[in-house]
Amino acid sequence: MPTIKDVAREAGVSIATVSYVLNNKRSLVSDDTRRQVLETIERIGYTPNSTARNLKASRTRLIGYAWHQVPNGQMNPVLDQFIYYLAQAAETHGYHLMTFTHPTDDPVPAYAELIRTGRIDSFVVAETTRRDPRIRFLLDSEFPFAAFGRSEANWNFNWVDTDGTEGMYQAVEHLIGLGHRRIAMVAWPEDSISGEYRVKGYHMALEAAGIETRADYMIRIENREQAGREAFQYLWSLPMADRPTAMVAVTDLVAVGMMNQAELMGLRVGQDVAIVGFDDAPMSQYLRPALTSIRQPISEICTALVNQVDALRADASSSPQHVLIRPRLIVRQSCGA
Amino acid sequence: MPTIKDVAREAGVSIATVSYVLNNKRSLVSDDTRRQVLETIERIGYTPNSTARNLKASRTRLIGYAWHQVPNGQMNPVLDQFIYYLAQAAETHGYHLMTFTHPTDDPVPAYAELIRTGRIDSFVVAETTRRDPRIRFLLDSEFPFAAFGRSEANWNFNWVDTDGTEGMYQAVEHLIGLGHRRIAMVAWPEDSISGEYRVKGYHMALEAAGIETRADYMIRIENREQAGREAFQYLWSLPMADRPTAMVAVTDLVAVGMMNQAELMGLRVGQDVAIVGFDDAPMSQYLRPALTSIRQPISEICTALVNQVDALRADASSSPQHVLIRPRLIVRQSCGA
DNA sequence: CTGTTAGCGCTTTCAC
DNA sequence: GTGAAAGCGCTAACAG
Repeated sequence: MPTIKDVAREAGVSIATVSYVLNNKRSLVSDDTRRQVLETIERIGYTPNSTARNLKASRTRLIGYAWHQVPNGQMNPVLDQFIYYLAQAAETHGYHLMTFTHPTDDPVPAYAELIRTGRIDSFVVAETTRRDPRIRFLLDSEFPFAAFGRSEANWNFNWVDTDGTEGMYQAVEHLIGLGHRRIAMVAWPEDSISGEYRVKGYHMALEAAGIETRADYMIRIENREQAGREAFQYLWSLPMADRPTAMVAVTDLVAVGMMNQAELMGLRVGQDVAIVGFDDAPMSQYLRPALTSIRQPISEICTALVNQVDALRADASSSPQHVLIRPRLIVRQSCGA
Repeated sequence: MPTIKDVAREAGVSIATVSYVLNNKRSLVSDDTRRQVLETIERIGYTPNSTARNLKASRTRLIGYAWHQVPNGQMNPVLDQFIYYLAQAAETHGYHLMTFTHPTDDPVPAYAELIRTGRIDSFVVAETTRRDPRIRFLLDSEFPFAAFGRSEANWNFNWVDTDGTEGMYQAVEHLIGLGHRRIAMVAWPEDSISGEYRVKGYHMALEAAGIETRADYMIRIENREQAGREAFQYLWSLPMADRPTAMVAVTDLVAVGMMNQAELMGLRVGQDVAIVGFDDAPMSQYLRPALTSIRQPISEICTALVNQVDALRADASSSPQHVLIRPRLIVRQSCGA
């Protein structure tokens, strides 16, 4: 690989001059010299070495993103797309994405190591939790990062999130528009942040329509297909007059479990009961019936996240931004019309 | 962040000495000094800056992996897992994964850029094609890389691949064991490398059982759910006596289309007709009926790939290795028993 | 054994 | 306008 020295020698100028034209210090170089250097660069196929630049600038133009394995049998369709769009968004800002892994139960050391070795400029963290130890650590370290998802309300950091409340509101509103009045929700345990925003949307939509919420219509389960089956079974076991005619699930995986159970019980989803999922997994469109779901605007989220970490570089003290992005209801056959 | 100078000053030694203990040049440092330095390092929380090390060593310890978007409506469950395991395998060898993107139709510039800027040490390429332009380019550039998948037989490069022939052989053998004799295959167009290895396994299993292959049992389609539906419809339209009792699909997505069509036509998959997929997408286990499929050993593949690129660093002229890894048939209800 | 020193490839004062 | 030179943080001859 040619270096700046080669260019300087070939062009008959100093390396400083080459550097000036490289960095577009127009006022420092005469047009003649400039053309000369540019021509040489072109001719010998020179590109500045990024490691050297990075060393000089004490930055790496690398954004770190950690992955941990999805628990067996579960899945996270959103994150699969997320990483692609994040890489793409990073590139439009001159960054690259560096992925790394860590044990599920002890993420912090991996982050700490990357910071100490100066391997990356900033982090993006996803799947945030309450009192998220990664966020706590990064805040304490005063290291630049942005989160896909919220955490403690009084922790002051950059985040971008899907408006789960709005998404679930849309879903329930749609079901109400279809004539449903007895609408149940199968949610996650209350310790999930994003889960609770979805629950809130469910409540708000019912309230807006003047429908009373019922405690027995709120089922709390883990994010597993089997749990979805059990939830459906329970809901369908209610006395005929109380039985929900529609159900919203906190996730497509749970919705699939519910659909499977309905089918097992001889019911026709979309006719005998309406079911709506959340996340719009790639497979959901191919289910029988195709699953109505809420699609998160992943691409926009990633763009916003990269904007945030990039802004942090420019001004580390810039006050944290919070961006909420509207998801979109994708109507398919599982909720009838 | 503390630097090597800080350590040297604190410990009262030269930076060379610190460097020696850092790099475990045991014979060069007395045990006393060594302990002294180690203690200081620990105390002030020093970790060598990786950019500086990289500049010195002209390497980055970064493995590049490119992603392009999956065409609308399709999916690639294997690659979703692939990237996770690749990141993990890279880390066990002291590397990190850097992901980048490029236009589907013109991948080479992105690779070229990364090479010229010295951003990464090696590449891993996936979804290889015949006369793959990326592989051709990397070969011409003599840049270290390893491929997940094969390409032209006479191109000499490191690759690791799932033994698709073996996988499909297992599937068909299993169906034959179940008593099926009329077994059709829904495959990709012949220009797909991995598709053809799967086709080969299909033929071999039939031959081993003394079953004649029939041209009308080999359907060639694109990797879309809708195409799977049409393939099924065609196969089921054969005269009763010729109608296949079992079908293997080149992919879970295609198998899903076939299952959906069967269901639409009032058939019970697993009883009226057996269907087997390939890739074991996360969702396949939750289909009704659950889809029998062939699971690729992604974790092993990634380990092998990182071994290969790592070996290339140690000895750039080492002769390319070819590793074929056995997949595993996951039997579920879609093929009956 | 330990320290001095010369770079790795680049950016950026500071002189001229 | 241009160039000499210092230095980012580290490694590895080379001297001592």
